[in-house]
Amino acid sequence: MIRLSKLADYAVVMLSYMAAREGEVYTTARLAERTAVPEPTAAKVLKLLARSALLESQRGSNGGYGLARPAADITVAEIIVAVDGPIALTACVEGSSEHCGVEQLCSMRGNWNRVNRAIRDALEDVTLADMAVPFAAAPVLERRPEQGLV
Amino acid sequence: MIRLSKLADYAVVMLSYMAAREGEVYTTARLAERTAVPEPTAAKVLKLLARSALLESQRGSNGGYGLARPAADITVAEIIVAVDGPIALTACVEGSSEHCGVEQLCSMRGNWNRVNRAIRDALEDVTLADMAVPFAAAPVLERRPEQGLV
DNA sequence: TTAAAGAGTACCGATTTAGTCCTATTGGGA
DNA sequence: TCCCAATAGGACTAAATCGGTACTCTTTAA
Repeated sequence: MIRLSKLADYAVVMLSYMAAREGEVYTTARLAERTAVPEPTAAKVLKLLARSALLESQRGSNGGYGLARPAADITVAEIIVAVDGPIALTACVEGSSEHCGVEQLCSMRGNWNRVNRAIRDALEDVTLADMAVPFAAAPVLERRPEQGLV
Repeated sequence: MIRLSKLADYAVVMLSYMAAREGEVYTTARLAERTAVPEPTAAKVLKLLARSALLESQRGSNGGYGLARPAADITVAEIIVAVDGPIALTACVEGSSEHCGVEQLCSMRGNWNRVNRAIRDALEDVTLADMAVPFAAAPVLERRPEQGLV
């Protein structure tokens, strides 16, 4: 019902992998191999994360990427924003000043902000540390595999 | 950061319009005109909503669509699911039985369920009646237009 | 019986997204 | 000081998705 981009998924997977041993530096090649993400794509994602200051990069030989902050301080919301960018929910909310012709509708659409906020809050409540927890150890949420919705 | 499809947006807009006078029957043409949604697309959306039992349809002349339930009983989550379908957040969660090669990652990805649930809960908390409230009358959430994120 | 309405389906076209490649820059070590 | 390993950045291509359109069938009231 709501789609998360693959790149964002990759980002979370790779960051979770890095969260296992904070402070360590990982090269793109190593991360790509361990997370089964195609290397060029992994490189792209890592660059985005570094640009958003979620990762610290070290160039040159023996270089690589490391978490810029403790995993518990990095939220899923941040990761998604870093990769997918701040995409608005509807055109009317996109900060564009143009009205959509039907004034009344424009104002109605403002109510999306309430939905936006609810979702953002939800995503900000989940940290990278939460995601890195092996599934078995995570609090049991009911397992309905066919569900998979958001 | 998370994109809602245009069709889902249209759906909410049209349903909100209909919520203004429950019990009334609206033709596709009229709804399309009043909500500034292209008519063929409006027809498509309305069919989807009818199929999901959010709308009741009346065929034949003098026919049209009407809300199947009170606006307060229809959640935004239902509307989005009706239009966009239950799209999974990641491939691993899609109910597919195939593993992604890296076992440990698969289990990690299970933690997405927590995120999924949080978002679904958020969307289920907002009803069509909430969305139909003119913006001015809605409880004031801070107005940061540049935000527009989800 | 006819016209007005929705139901269903199949199909394009355009946009977006994922993925690839190339070049520049940086830094460590021999 | 030179070379190699590694990231930075951007341009480009391919593919998947989504928005939109068209056509035919069914229903129903006048």
